[in-house]
Amino acid sequence: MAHILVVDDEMNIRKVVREYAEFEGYEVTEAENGMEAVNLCHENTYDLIIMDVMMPRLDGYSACKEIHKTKQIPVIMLSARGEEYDKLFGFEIGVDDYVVKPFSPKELMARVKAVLKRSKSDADSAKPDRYAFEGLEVDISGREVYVNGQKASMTPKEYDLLFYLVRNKNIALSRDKLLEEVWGYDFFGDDRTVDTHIKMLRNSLGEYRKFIVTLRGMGYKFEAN
Amino acid sequence: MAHILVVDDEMNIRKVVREYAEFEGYEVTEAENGMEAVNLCHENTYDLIIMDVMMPRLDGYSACKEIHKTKQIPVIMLSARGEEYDKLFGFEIGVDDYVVKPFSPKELMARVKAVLKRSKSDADSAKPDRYAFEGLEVDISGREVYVNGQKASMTPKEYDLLFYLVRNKNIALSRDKLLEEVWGYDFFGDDRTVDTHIKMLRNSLGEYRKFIVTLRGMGYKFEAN
DNA sequence: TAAATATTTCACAAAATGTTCACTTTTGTG
DNA sequence: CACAAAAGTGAACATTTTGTGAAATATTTA
Repeated sequence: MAHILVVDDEMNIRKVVREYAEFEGYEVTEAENGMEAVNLCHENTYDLIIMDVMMPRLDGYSACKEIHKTKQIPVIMLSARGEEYDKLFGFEIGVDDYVVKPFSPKELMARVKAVLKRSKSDADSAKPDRYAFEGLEVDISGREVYVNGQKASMTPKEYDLLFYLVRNKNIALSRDKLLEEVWGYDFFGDDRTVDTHIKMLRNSLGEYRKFIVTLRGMGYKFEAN
Repeated sequence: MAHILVVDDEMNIRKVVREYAEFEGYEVTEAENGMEAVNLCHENTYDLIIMDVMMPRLDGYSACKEIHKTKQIPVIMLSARGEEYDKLFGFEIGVDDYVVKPFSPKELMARVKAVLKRSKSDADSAKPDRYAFEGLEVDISGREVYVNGQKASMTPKEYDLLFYLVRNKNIALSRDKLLEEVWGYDFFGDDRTVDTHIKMLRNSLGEYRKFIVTLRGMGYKFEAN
């Protein structure tokens, strides 16, 4: 059954959620703050995260953003009444649903069920995590790239960009799309920034730069089987 | 922009929702009860339905079920506090989200935005994006065209023009329509520019130029199955 | 806090593409 | 068949786009 990560600084909340979730047959892991959640997510995989917005150390939004850089895990946010502005904001960060505190555990479980159902149907089209194109190996969750067997050292953006390109290989991607997906919806800079990173990425890939194709007037594409 | 159907027997609710939705740039249609909503949906297409649970004539759940028999339109339900059982039920009927009355219009709009975003990305992945006409293959998402198995290299405008023609195959398209859709509403040049690009596109397509038909006095058409 | 890394912006040249225009060819019509 | 209007075409010229090195900022690390 599904494995849920519950992140809240209040122990009572965690306890209530755990109780109901376990009753429904889910496996539960707890974390006390955003930082802890991020670390747990680096090492483990969860099917869903239920996370409070307000927490010490690292708040829910920032944690969500951070986690989504490497893993595509659905998130349900818990927030206190009156945080409406944050709400409007949150849906764009990749929060799948909201539940307002104080919440009814039954309602929360209904939403958990709904979100898991959605993400399951997404996951059916799940993508592999490791790719090899001739002498270029790309290990997404391990965040490593090998060029002819030798580990390539790249900057964070180069990794993110390459991984996004590879996950969407053979699909034409505009600069705007790349900015939105790799840099985030909140990047307001120049779209030529993409070009510069493509340049650096190409250098890092050496002979395998050939996989990154320029689509004039449009953007770029990772072209390979 | 998206077209929303608001279904509620209370005129005041409809009014408030309409006001906020129109402010956000959505087009709004109203219905007073489930029966009316079902009839409207048979004749028109909406991008989203916001519907009350409790209504005379035909309640929200039944209406939702009925509509989903023929169309896959996302639904946000409005319900009064304390209808938890119904909630649990609703997610299984195909309700995409719930908002409890009395609701904050801002919150409702945030959910509208989120639901539309989800349904849009569903729709995008469902759309066929690859076409084959005899020896002519057109891969829109990959931005590639093959003529007898060999990749054709074309200019950006040629791709855009071909993709638009193919997506609207068997439909007569005037030069003005093409200019507006392919060049953009802000192009103020000569109509005959289209001719030149059609010429180049035909050359790129080789023997499959035959699919691009001239409609004298009118424009062009991509004619194929 | 300084040093080291990363990221973003910028400017410029080279290359590719887009637009217009004049001329030719085709088509429809009386 | 002659005519006029519409469409096809090649080439000149204008514009846009991209790759790139380097400078300016920002961020992370020691």
